[in-house]
Amino acid sequence: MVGARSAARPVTIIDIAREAGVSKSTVSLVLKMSPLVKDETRQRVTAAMDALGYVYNRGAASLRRARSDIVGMVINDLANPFFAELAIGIERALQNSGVIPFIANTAESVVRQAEVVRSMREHGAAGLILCPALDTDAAEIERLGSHLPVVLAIRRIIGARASLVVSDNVAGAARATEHLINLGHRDIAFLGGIGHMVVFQDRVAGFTRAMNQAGLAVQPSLIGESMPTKDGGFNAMSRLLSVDRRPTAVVCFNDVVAIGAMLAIARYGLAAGRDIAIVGFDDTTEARHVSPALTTVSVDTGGLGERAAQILLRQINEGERRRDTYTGEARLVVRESCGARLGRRIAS
Amino acid sequence: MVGARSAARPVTIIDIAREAGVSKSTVSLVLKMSPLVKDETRQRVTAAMDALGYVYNRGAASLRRARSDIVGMVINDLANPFFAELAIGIERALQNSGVIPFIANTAESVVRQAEVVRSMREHGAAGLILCPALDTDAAEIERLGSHLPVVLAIRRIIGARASLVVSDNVAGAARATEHLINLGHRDIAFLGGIGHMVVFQDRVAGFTRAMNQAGLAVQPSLIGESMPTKDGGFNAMSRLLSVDRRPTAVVCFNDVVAIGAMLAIARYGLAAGRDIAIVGFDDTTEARHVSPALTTVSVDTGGLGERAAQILLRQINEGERRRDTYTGEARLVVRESCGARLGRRIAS
DNA sequence: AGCCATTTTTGGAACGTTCCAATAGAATGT
DNA sequence: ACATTCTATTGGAACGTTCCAAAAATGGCT
Repeated sequence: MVGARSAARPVTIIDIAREAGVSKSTVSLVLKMSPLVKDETRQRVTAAMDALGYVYNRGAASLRRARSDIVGMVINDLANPFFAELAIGIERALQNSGVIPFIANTAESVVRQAEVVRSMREHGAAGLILCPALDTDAAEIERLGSHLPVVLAIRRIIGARASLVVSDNVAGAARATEHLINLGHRDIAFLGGIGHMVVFQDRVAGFTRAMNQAGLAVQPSLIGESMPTKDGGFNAMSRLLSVDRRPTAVVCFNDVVAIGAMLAIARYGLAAGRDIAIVGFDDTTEARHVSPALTTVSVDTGGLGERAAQILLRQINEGERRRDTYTGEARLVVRESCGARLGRRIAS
Repeated sequence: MVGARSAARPVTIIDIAREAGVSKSTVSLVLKMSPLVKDETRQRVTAAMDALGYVYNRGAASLRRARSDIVGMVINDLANPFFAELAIGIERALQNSGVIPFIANTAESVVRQAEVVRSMREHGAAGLILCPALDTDAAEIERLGSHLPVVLAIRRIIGARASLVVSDNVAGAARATEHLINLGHRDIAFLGGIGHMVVFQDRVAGFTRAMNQAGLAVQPSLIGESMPTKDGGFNAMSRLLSVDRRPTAVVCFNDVVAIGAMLAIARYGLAAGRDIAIVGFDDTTEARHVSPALTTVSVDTGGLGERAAQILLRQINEGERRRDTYTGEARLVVRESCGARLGRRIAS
């Protein structure tokens, strides 16, 4: 009696019809809440459903209706808390929309990405939210977009015409840089990220803009690329510290790079926020918990995810062909790592 | 020409058959890599597929075959990095199994949990990995398990017969406690978690066992419940500090509680690891980054996820009715927050 | 009672695949 | 030339639903 799992032919709409003494069409109408069926009939039908333990077969339904209620969520690096928060935001926004998300982690592999995208199409996904892996080909996105609604999130892809949800990287980086300049810093470095990432280019552009507006030059030696990971930040910062005239402040590509950099600073016997100012980017939950607490640029990660989900849903439901772009505001969150809270100037 | 999305009837197996000059049955055989078809035919068919841009309809296939390649992943709190890591482990293990996971976050709501489980059944999920929400009813799990394979992860549910993947909470807590005892502590508290959580009970049991084995009594006043969150840890620790004879060491329910507790300690003008020893549980990535670095019990979170996925797959593929239980080892990771690294004894 | 309008119900075809039993074609042995 | 064994291929039914056009039931009005 425990686990009648294997045997039992599943209960179908036809079984319900027989039990309730109506036709399968009527049952179908009840299922879709049609106002056409008489109340008494509806009750008989729902009673039969409970009695037999009916479970709706959405697969069969979407086969017939030629559209499904599945969407795909393709994330380049789920282990990164920033993208995890994004995924949660997406999931939350999808929650009451009658749509259910597939999830896949591509781990920055375009090969894997192609695989999962294919799999999602095979499963009939009605749309896709995609945080593209590094070096994703614009043409591929273009082609994908001609088959189903696609919303690109976080990472813009130059040349790909698709809806887009990103944070305002240029303004955010500029704001962070201005803050450091206002604190008196003149020798400011930009640390982390790799050159062909569009996000990197945008953030460097914001950094450069702020520096130039303050009449400060940006020496190429003060822009240090690295993998956008904690180790990357650690190594890049270590390099930076060994140079004779080291910067007094550092704008980091993102929070994990910043955290790596702070580790390097500590290892060097210095204190972030006292001897050298650090700001991050993204405001992941870690930024708050690290010590000293990280000054960073908040991009409302969850909100971006929700926005991406909304745009996707609209495109699915209204068959919109239009290309939406949402740029989330980037707000500076001042904590301790920039030294502002110490009330004293690091800058010499 | 951009986006022939709306119009185009999708390409089916029948279109391919016509194009390649064979029957749909033959195309189907090619699709399932049957050795029955002649090589030359196979090539003609695959060529036709490329030419027409065919995409396999798995929905239709699973309707006919009466089994699907979808599994559900139901997580009680995705915003908690511990469960996020678990989810990633599951995803990773599923990656090359030809199965694709739905994901849902229940946010500890049994109502929401019932909804998503239902939705997953409606989508024909072949199995479920479930991190049950608080207060999940054993009978419900039991019933669910009679319909499809279910693997419970992290949280045991008393009275529910289902496969289970958990960490060794009793041994882990005991090990952490023993470590503190060996450092000379005698007044040790257990902090955080709520009484009716099985995980809480197990960890308290381990704590108690270690204390008793060392001939130490466990005063009820030294077991402080709280929500298993950072705020919960903060508040509970604050209460504990205001008592006249405060403990010299604290075993925390998990890492986020421990981090909250450390915040409270700092707020009190004391230093974790110097004035009071703290150990956490779970070894989330945050534990490493917090300062002082958190001594904690590592449970190989990703590994637990992978194990859960493996067990589920086996049950799906081999139709196993058997109830597997995997208990992951709990290893103590000594960092700084317990004071051991300072080489000096806190205990009076 | 008969007619019309309205409300409710219905049978069959269709969605894209797989399965099965049956067939056709090729190769072998006599 | 014919039966026999393989090897390849095939048409039709089936999976559980929705859609459509049409039929049946109901109610109101003469």
